[in-house]
Amino acid sequence: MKQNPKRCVKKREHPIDPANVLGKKNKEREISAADHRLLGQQLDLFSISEDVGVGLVLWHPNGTIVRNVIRDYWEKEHLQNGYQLVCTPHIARRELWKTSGHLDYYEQNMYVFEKDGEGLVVKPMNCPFHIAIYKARPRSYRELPIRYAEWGTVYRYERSGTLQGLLRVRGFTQDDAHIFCTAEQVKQEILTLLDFTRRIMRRFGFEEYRVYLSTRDPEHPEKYMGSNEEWQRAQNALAEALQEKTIAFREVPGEAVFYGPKIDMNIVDAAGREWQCTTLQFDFNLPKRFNITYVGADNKEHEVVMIHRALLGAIERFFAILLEHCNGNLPTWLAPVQVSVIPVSDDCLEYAESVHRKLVSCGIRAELDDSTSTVSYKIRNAELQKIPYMAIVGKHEAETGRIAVRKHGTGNAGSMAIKELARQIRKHGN
RNA sequence: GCCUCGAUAGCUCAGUCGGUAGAGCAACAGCCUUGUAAGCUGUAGGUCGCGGGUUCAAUUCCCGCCCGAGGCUCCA
Repeated sequence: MKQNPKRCVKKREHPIDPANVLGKKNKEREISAADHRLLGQQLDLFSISEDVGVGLVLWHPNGTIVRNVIRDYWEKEHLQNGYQLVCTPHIARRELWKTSGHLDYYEQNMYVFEKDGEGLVVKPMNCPFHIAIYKARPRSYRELPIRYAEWGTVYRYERSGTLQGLLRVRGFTQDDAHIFCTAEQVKQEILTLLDFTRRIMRRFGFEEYRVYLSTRDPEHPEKYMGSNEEWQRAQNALAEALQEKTIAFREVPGEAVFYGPKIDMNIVDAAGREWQCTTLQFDFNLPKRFNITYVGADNKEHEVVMIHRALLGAIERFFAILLEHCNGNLPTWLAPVQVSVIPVSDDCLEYAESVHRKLVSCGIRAELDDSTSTVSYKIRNAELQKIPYMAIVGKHEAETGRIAVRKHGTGNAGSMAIKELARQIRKHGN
């Protein structure tokens, strides 16, 4: 996607208050009909139970469908774009986090426990695991860049007052990946990532961004690992990549992570609110701390550079943003139920069942409403559940072998063949 | 974690000037056989968030805690 000149204009119309940067915006949000917490309850997508624990999300069957559809799409894209999928444990030895430096910076926010006299940590990050996989054998420059991707579930202790629905939780899943490459490859990787991110986000209906380059706070270098030169070089690499893509961005000193500078691509939702999801983080520190290297063409060991990146960010949070963005009217490819088959009366139940079976065999997520209620009542339920399509079948349809289609929100869409509806749904992406 | 406000049925809420509670919807059971956003009747459902205090008596008043909402701070 080329940088849209209009976007630059728009950017000027919304001067950025640095105090708003890290999602600190959206302050005046109040419970509205489009609040994801309300939608989550009405559409039976997820819940948070006091018995289970605060900030821990229970994904209901409907929510799990959406989540898995997102994950399947995400995995397909990653496999097609040079990533390898990995799977890592939920806990690890305390020592690992000592090495990574996370313990020093974030111990109060980590779930730490002990077993057999050994300290263990519930993972707050996936990076040390991906590093360990990299480290499992010697690496040649020929195999770089190596890109490991994982839907990694992590746990971070967040203070109770900061929790908010799905937007801020204690257990969440990152669409995480770590790219191991040479210093020379970093810029190209960032360039590729900028395009990749925008393609994925467009699939979910997010087109507009505000981009930030988070750099070190020059007045407090002690808050960061690494030398001045390394930081300067890393920051320059990120800035150059952005400039090369002619993406307008704002530099935000003091917002960098302790191990390196980063690019945040904040999406703008339907209500014009800005959300931090995508983050591309440069890291020359962790590779050093874990002593990971590659063997170069010169047969010597070289330091490897790492890029941490999450595109959707935390799935829980992204799901909430997406839900509010579309006001619960999930696009058909994401809808937990795509078609509700509604028989007019018991006489048509048999035909309704065959319609349902056919849709399911076409790969459509269809449900059959065989309750004894009236047609109006079933339609009302399907509308309230925001199901994209309804297939109303009565005597007339049974005779002609067709279905009367009704579209959510727009009403009667006329008679069509079953296959035609299936085709229409698949066209919008399944 | 801090400040303010709140918590009554699965959901949305009413109510009790202190005498252990109601509605609508949902659920369940019948009836109805339905043609594009609520058909009819009935049944069941509550330790009034948890613990303590005051009182003859607490869902109601007081205190603590838990949870929620908004804000502050924070978010690898």
